[in-house]
Amino acid sequence: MRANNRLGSMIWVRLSRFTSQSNQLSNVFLKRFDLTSAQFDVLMQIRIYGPLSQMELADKVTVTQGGISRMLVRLEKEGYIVRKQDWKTKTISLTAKAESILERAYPAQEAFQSSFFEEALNEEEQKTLHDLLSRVHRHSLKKEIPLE
Amino acid sequence: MRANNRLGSMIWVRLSRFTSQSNQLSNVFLKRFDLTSAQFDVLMQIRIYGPLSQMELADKVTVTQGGISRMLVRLEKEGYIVRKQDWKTKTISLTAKAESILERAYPAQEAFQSSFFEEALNEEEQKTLHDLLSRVHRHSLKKEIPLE
DNA sequence: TTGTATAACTTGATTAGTCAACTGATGGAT
DNA sequence: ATCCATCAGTTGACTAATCAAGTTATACAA
Repeated sequence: MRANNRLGSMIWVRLSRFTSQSNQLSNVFLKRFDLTSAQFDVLMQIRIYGPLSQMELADKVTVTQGGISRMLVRLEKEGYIVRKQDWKTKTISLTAKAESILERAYPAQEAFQSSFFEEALNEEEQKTLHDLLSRVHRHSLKKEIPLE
Repeated sequence: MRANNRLGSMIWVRLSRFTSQSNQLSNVFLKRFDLTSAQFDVLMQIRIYGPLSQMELADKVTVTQGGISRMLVRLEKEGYIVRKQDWKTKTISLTAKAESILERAYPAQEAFQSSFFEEALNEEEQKTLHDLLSRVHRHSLKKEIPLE
C-alpha cells in the first residue's frame, strides 16, 4: 500500500498535521495566561467585534450554536465574560478581568503565532501563503458536497 | 479594537478556520461510509504503514498515547481493527471489513479532499502551497516555546 | 525467585466539539 | 386573551483529544 499521491491530499495532510501541532504548542504557550487556545480565540473575537449575540459569535469562530453555548458557560464560570438577556438575544461582553488578561496575552500570542511563519518564510512567501489559503477558504465556504 | 494585523496571525486564522470548515464537510461526506474523518485518518495510516504498534500510530497521526488508545477501543468495537499482544506491544491491523470499506472510501475521500484545492487553485499554485506548508510544518516540529 | 526498572498501554477527569431534540421569549393572527 | 410560529439558546448523548496517574508485561540483577 502506498501513501497518498494526489497533490490535494498531500496538502490536506500537511495542513491538518501542522494545525494540530501548532495548536498544541499554543496551548502550552497560553498556559501562562491560564487560557487555552480555543478560549483565547473566542475572547479575542468578542474583544474585536463585541458586544455580540451567541449566534454571531458562533459564526465568527466556525462553531455550532451548541458548541458556543458550552464554551460560554465555561468562560462565564471563570469570570471572563458576562451575558445579559436582551430582547430574544443574549449579549456577550468581556469582564475587566478578561480585558486585563488579554492586554498582556494578545501581543504575546500574536508574536508567538506569527513566529511559526516568520521563522520559516520570508515576507513575500508569507503573503503568497496567506493569499492561497484565503482563496481556498473562500471557496470552501460555498462548496457543495457531492451526492452519494 | 481592531482585528489582527500581523501577517502571521492572519495566516493562522485562515488556517484554523479552513481546517475546521473542511473537516466538518469531510465528516458529512464520510457519513455515507459510516466513518468520521478522524477514523478515516487513523485507518488509512494503518493501511499504509501497518501492522504497527500504538506508539508508532500515535506518532503518525499527531495524537497522544492516551488519545490513540481511546480511538482504537472505538475502532475495535466497530470491528474495523484487531489488536494482538505481541511481546510488550500491541500490534494493530485492519479487519476485512475495514479493508473493504476503505477500498471504496479511499478514492472517494481522496477526490473530495483534493477538490478543495483543485477547484480553487491551479497546479502550480497547489505545488507552491504544498511547499510552503511543508516548510512551516517542518519548522514547527523543532520549535521551542519561549520562556515566561 | 523475588524484586525492581522500564516500556507500552489504559483510565479518570476535563476541554472542546457535533447533532438533534427541547425550552424560553416575543410577536402576530384569530 | 389565546394559540401558534419562530428565533435564540440549552441540553443529552456522543466523538475526540489532553494530561497525569495507574496497569501490565517483560527483562534483568541479587
